[in-house]
Amino acid sequence: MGRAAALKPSRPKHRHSPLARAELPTDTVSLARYLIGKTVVRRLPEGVVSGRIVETEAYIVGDAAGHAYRGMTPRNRSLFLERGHAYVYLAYGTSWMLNVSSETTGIGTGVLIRALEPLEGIPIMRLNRGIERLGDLARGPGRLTAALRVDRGLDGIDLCRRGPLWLGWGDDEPGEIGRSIRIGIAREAHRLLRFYLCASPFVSGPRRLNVP
DNA sequence: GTATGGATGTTCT
DNA sequence: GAACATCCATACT
Repeated sequence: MGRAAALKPSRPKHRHSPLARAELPTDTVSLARYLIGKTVVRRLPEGVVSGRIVETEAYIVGDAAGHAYRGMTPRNRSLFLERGHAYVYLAYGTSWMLNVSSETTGIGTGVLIRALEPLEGIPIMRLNRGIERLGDLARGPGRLTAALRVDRGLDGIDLCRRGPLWLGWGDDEPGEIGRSIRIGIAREAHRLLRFYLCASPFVSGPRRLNVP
């Protein structure tokens, strides 16, 4: 059994193992694709809540729709961190948005997490959201942060190590990934920088935005 | 199923 | 004031 065991690939990677920063693509668009199928893990006093990422958007260098377009401000400074850190901000005064910083220190780019498929802690998510329907718990960027109780207090944390919030391994081949324009933005509206798991019912947004 | 409008806080003109 | 990487309730087809 010795030889067979030695040849067995080590399997430390499951959804609670933090993603290794060294393995994250350095390019923002590649990272947005890469994160589809991975997990977001949230540790709460009541227990662990997690979900599989099924939808992302990339905000790239020189992107007029990106928050860093006009340079660093107190709000967006986490976007300029090394890839794999959290940028959390409030949209429309009502909803927190969770982003993963991308590229290298000093470059203000990132990936918005737009939807999750609930995996663990579903009763906790239901309490956090105040609704029952599984399909609506984390389908949308503001909904997923409510389900995971993510807010400004987590802005700037390292998502590549265990803590209150981190990114975990998931499926390396999650299924066919579709691409479309981004949702809810006016500038740079033509760019195909939204990515989603085609087969997932947990993807947000009008389907007519989808392109083959 | 799609469309519309209000609530809400922060940032920038 | 205006804009905003949204959500929800409500109205309608």
